Amino acid sequence: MMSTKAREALVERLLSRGTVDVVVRERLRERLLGDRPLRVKLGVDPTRPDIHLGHYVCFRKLREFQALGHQVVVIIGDWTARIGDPSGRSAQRPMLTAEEVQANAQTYLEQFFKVVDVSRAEIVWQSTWFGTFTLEDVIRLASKYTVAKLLTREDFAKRYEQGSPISITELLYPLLQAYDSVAIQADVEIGGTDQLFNLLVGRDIMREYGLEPQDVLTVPLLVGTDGTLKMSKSYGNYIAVNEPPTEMFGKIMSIPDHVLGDYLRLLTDLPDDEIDALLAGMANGSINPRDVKERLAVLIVSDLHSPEAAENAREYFHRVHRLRELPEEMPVVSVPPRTRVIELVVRAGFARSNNEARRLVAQGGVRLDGRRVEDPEEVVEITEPIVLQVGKRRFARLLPSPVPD
RNA sequence: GGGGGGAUGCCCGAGUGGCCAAAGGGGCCUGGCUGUAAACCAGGUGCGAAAGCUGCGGGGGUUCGAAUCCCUCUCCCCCCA
Repeated sequence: MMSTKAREALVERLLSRGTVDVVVRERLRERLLGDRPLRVKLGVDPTRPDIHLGHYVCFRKLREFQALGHQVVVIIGDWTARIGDPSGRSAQRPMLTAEEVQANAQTYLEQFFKVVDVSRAEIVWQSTWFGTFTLEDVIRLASKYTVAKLLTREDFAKRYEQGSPISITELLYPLLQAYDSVAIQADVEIGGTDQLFNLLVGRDIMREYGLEPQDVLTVPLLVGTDGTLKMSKSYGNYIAVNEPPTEMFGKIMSIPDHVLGDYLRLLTDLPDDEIDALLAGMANGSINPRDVKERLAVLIVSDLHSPEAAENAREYFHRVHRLRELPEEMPVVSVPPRTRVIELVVRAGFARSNNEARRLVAQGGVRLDGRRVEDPEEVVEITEPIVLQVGKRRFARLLPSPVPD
């Protein structure tokens, strides 16, 4: 058992580090310190199983709750997923089949439990209650809320003003999500800041159904690898949680320097004062941002893969990007003993068409055993293994194949 | 029920008969620089060995020639009721 003091420190950290809104702060603090394990809700959208570091922020927060002995309740939004998502704009999302939802949920959870402790988590499918929901139930739920209130949500308000479409299901979405809290009797719900409205609707609806309203905690949206927009699959600026260690490491190394502070605070457990020191050091030039990034990358890869994997990834990065040497391991491709360079590039999977391969050669991006290839039409005699390199970071070991084709 | 707007390359978005393989931006790729896959700078970015072919929602047509004009279909959006 940890001391009261240690416990208080953890609670303080949970409430302040990497959080945006905490409603109601004092009440949550008390309950966190209390004896009863809280039911901490996280709603999951099983339409997209692409989990990235943005989600990781949330997962880490849940882990903090668990460390204090609280219970995580994951809700698989299998019903709302099939109705459609409220983030609107992009054309109507195709309805998913039950099997697709099932499969997506599966992959989601696999990644989720890399971070969150399974033994203190409960997985609940939304269809448990919505599966038997009647029209009467829907109407009762809908009657508890008003259009005016829903329109206070910023994106709804904006779209309404602009005359952009808002479907009824979109308006229903926050209510359904709120009802989940009723169904599982949530004590706390967490989500990204963009979820604040929905989380608060949960409070109102719970009250309507005669329950104690849940407390709400939001975490910031992580900035993507472009350094500007929030991390998201659709912006293509994300680092996936299940990225192979080397890729993950490299992508973290490629984030712009100015987002390092956010990343350190939201994705690692480094103490605040240490982070401040690092940032100050970078600001006055005494610390190379690259070294900080490397430390960040090691920490994240260690947590999501393993310390060994992180160490290997670090070595790989050094070798390939700093020393410009060949990696220890690379894919092996067998090729006919006499082949044009462009074809080698295509066969190795580094170009999708001959034209693309030709361009790569023309731009000086193709090397054979370190020798830069000048002529795309060059025919290469391959009698023993030779290393093909494209750009700075793509390598393949070419072996002559016995059977010409 | 009535009226109007729109569909362009991975994405956003310009383009209203030839100079359009299609401006511009983003993304991505390559090179340079850098003890970073950062920042910055430069270039590239449909397919084909080539001739050339395919391409601007689908189909059909007009024309020497169409992303651009006409017909038709599909889909999306807005306004009024």
